[in-house]
Amino acid sequence: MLIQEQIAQVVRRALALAREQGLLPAGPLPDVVVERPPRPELGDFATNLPLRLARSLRLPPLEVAQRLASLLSPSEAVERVSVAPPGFINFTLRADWLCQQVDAILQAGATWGNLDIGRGQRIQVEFVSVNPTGPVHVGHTRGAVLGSTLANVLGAAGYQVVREYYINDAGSQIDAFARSLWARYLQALGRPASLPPDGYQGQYVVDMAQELRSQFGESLLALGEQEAQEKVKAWGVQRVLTMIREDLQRLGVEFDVWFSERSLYETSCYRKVMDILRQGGYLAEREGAVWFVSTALGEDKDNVLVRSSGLPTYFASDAAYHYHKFVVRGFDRVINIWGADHQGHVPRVKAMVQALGIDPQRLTIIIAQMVTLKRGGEMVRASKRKGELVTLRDLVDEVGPDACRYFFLARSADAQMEFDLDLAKKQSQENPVYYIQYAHARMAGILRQARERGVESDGGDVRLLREPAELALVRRLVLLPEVVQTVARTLEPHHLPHYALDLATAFHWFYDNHRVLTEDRALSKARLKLVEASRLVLARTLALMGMSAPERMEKG
RNA sequence: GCGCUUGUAGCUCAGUUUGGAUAGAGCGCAGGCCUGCGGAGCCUGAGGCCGUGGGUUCGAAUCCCGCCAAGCGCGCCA
Repeated sequence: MLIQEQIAQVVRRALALAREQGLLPAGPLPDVVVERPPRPELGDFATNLPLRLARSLRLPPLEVAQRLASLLSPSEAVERVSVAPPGFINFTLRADWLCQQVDAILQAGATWGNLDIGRGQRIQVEFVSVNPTGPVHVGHTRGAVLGSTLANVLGAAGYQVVREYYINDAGSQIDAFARSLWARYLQALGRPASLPPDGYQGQYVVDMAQELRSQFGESLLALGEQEAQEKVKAWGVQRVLTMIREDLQRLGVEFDVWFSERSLYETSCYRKVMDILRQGGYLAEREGAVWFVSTALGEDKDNVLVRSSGLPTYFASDAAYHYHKFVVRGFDRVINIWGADHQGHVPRVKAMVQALGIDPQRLTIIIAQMVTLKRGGEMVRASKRKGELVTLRDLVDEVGPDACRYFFLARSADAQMEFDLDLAKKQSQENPVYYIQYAHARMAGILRQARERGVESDGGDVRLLREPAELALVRRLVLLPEVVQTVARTLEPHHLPHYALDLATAFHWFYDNHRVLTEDRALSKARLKLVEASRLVLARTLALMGMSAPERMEKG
């Protein structure tokens, strides 16, 4: 249990006791919120419970605080309980307790920060899911970083996580792509052909057609047109998926499951879902199409599931897919990460899930807002039409995977962001990525030195850590589980980079004020423990963000 | 027009879920710290009508309503 939860319990008990003893009148029990005071002098934790109680008890908040505080005594962890206007109770942690956390961290090792708030629940994070018709571009990259980080953190928080990529291999976009590839293939063979009007204009299609030619020569021409196009389609999808998989790997993004949309039709899933909807009275036929009557669930308008041509829409696939997630595979919770351009789709899918008899609360859809690129102080304009979007590969080639991940993570998903390529590339103090990684390299450097000098932390007495800079660092280390909890609850990973920056700051400050390896053998051992623990925690934080923790920095 | 998201220091952003203490951080700027584990570091300082106008409240960056500005969406595309 996190320390602030222990404090919250103690406060709850004190309130109950105060009421028993007639110190405070009976009344409702509000949520006890334990937070951090705005300034460190005030202590490590605070509760505003007296302020919240004051009105219903008809007592001045400060009076409530004093009466409650009189029942709160120092403990193993808490050194001081104090009351502050207008009605806060503040708690200061004991230095001994803090120091002992260093040993606790060393013992926990790479599991420090793990929690069990997921209680083994099965959770699926579906992200990226770019159509297999072209490369992953910057907008998708944000979702990739977000999703993979969220999956890491949820795993640390005690969920069983499945990372999934949904392959849209059934829709009309795939057909348009296949026709484009076919046209480029013909052109590669010197035959007259032109790109269809809805075709894909990117250079990568031309390149792939060249590959197709060197692999198959003219042999595809011998097949019937139908057969040849099917073959080209299947080949093209696989080729694009391979490219996407490789690109994502360079960013440190991997998936457990690559789920095919087509499979929903090959199995009976799609049929089953349509039956459920029909039985629930959610289907209507109008104008030759089959509609999902989402207006019955408070939606603005109904949505087409099966076109008048008889072909199902992507929305029908989505219905079957979500049924598969929740019912066939039985995930307790599902998180979808989509781009801002899918915003309008959210209420529809929520309504659909509800219509399928699934509690929509179990589905969370995170919308990642748009990304624009800036270089040399100017926006990088991209034309989708001409296939001139900046791709994930371009971005990673230019700024590297760590900077790429950090910058995407640092901004909350809700807000549009500007990705400053020049800043991300800069190897200087302007770039927080280097500030943080440099802290890790410094830690590693000290540990290296210690090994060379034969100094070991074994038997080090952490109670020797008493300096403000030492304790400030410990306070940061102890914070990681709380950060994991926050991210797992809010699904907002942008807290991680901020924490990493704070941790690095605390370490740099400690480093600047105190030397670790000195003639004082006992103190050296104690500080070495602190450095070991710091390295462990920073490395874990970076790992959760999918970033590397360098042992040394290249001199720039 | 309607819906979703955003607007906080010169710049990039936290803080808004659960209303509470003097609104925070990084960069940039001004000044200071280099004989020791890597100075890609450390310290000090200046810098804010929290988009705007109302409202609720003992108390609002945070909740409610209006307005302004930016992005995205509102197809038998995905």
